[in-house]
Amino acid sequence: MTEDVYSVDTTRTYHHGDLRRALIDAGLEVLGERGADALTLREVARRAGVSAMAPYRHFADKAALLASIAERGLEMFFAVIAEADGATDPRRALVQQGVAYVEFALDHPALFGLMFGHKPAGPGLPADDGAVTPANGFVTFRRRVSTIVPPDQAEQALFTAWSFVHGFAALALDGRIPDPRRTIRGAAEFLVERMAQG
Amino acid sequence: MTEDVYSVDTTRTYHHGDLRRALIDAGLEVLGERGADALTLREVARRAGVSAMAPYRHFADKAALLASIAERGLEMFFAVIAEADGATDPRRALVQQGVAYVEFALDHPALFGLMFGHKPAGPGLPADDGAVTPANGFVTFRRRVSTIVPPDQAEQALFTAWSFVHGFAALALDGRIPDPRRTIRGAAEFLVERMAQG
DNA sequence: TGTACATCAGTGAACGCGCGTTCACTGATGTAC
DNA sequence: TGTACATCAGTGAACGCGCGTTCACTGATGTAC
Repeated sequence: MTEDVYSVDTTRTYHHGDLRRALIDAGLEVLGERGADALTLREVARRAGVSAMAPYRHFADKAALLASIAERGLEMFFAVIAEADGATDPRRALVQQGVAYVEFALDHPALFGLMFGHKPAGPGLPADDGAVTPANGFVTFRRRVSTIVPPDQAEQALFTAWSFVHGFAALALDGRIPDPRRTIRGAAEFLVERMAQG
Repeated sequence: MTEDVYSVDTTRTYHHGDLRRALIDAGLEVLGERGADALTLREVARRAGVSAMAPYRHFADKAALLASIAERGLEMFFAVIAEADGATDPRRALVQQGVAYVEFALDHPALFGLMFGHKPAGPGLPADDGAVTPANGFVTFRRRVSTIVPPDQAEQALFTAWSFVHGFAALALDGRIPDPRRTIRGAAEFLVERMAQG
């Protein structure tokens, strides 16, 4: 409760302290409030209360900043999905994860778009190198899917379930699915039941 | 084979003849060759061999041109999917449509993105007003789905199948699905069989 | 504990760029008489 | 068939904009002695 404790956060010194993190936070804010088009280097710097050039101390260029924002988004995303895996019944747990997936997309449309935006690279295969990517961050999801189908169908079922939930999210964001927050659960149950008894 | 026949196409008169169509064609070209970022009014005009201002005779603004390009894309898309519905066996016909869906996306990634890009409006419900939209252009798809499930599951199955195929396409475009052109058929069969016997 | 100095993290002005769009125009076309 | 004139479909120069990024700089910090 001493002044020193607060001074770190409130007193604006010449040196920011943790500008890198502040810029990523600002980026998430912009994305949430004004969408992808508004996500410019200058706007992010403005939000962080810093000159337009300051970000270059922490990011090589705009692309690097975007990549870091996407990475943070993925961490949040995985956390939300893992947290949704509460039920003991595997089918129910899987449905919950699917619902969480779609809800995250609807809650953070621009961020979701950035996370899954077209990567220039894209070698195709989901990486297994420990990097934070949608593909290998899905440990919980993958595990649950493999418990409801025979082992030889695990991969097939994984891509089917992932495609379904991702497509539902994408179509919902486009306004092509009626009342998606209400219908996602039923749709997920529909699919999970059929996959499980196949 | 007379010169007159050709003069319509080759002789550049002051008045273009069908600039509106030519601009949309040029837009599709740009999208195919250089992607969404390169799709500017000026570039499209350049391709059509016309001044930067000429498009304004045919489109109110850039957004109107993009909308027309998207519309043409949807027409192509529906045609391709309807054409894929050749098999007599309903399940097989449905699988073929799914394959065509994903192949179209992979063949025209930027156009696919434009077609399904976030609409500012998006009332949610698939329109039934005869307008060309993904939702109601899917007559063939919708019909096939409803033949393989009980009537009371038709809507549920439609959104499930559509979400799956759309998500597979989106993930494939992001490079998150290994060898999607080869694996889409198996994945579609996997889903269709399970939906049909549910 | 004090001081010199290298390094780090920021500033602020300026740039070049391509864009969408405006403006006033001009050449070509079609139609009424 | 000829002509006057309104209308249509294009031109070309210019604008303002916000962007990403460069440049040379300066204030703050940390460390060796």
